[in-house]
Amino acid sequence: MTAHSHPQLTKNQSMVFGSLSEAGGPLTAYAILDELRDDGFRAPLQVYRALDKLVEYGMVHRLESLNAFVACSHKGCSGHGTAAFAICDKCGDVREFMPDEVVQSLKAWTESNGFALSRTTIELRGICKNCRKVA
Amino acid sequence: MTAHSHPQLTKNQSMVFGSLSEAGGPLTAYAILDELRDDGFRAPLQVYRALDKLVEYGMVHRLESLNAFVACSHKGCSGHGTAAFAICDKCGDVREFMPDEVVQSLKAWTESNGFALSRTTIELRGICKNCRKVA
DNA sequence: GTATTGACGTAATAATATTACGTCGTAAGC
DNA sequence: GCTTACGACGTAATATTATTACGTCAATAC
Repeated sequence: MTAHSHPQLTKNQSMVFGSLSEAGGPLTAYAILDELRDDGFRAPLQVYRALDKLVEYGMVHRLESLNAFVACSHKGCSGHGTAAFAICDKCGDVREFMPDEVVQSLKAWTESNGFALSRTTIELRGICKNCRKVA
Repeated sequence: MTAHSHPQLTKNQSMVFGSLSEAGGPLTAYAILDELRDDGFRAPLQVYRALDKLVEYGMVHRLESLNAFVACSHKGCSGHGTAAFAICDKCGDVREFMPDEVVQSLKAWTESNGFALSRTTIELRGICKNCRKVA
């Protein structure tokens, strides 16, 4: 497996990823569970296990400030670097972006402070352009 | 109240803030509750209500990736801008810093995308300098 | 063949957070 | 003074999110 291919997903992983992709936005683990009950899912752990793997593969991101998960918005969905999220508190829309400058700055901080970085969370909360117009 | 003074805290707010300050690191709401049982706290809501206010006042930060809270590490504890946190997964130490450059970059993104920013979460997970030495 | 590994199923439970409802004290308006 | 509004509080119940524990099964390594 190269940095830009996916591992073969298991049935459960595929279903969870499918659910998130179709949703086109963030879902909580329990929302996914509800979606997949008809497909035989019975317990939270089935969802959490699949999500763990999908996050590990970079295909799904966890939104810490929502306790929710979202399919990565990039085509290949795999192996790209740190992402940031702008989350609209009105419509719930989540926009993923890749703020290279930001990532570089944070990396500089970690290096000059001897911090071995493993994971970065960047989440912006506010009101999206569209909702501002409507208001 | 000016941008750099605190509001008068209520008894509960003082106790919660005291608990967090004394801890010198992040505590969950329930850990705070346990700390304060001897002082008459009985229910989670007492803690959550105090935390809400303390966060609003800028005296306490919520660490989304830990579901925990930490006293602001700045003296005045009030009214400063966005903070970032480097969280050591080994010793649990949390270091707060103010990455102006990062904040500026993110602000630029929000402005060019019409996003009305209200709250920013920046959390780095990894291993701190000290723990790397020990290992 | 048998030991190891990784995904899975199920149940139980832990940990985190909120809703609902009533009380009390204080300060504002009359 | 009275009373109305408000904000903090107390308590109970419940909702939501996440994990631990334990056993099964299939694929692969030895």
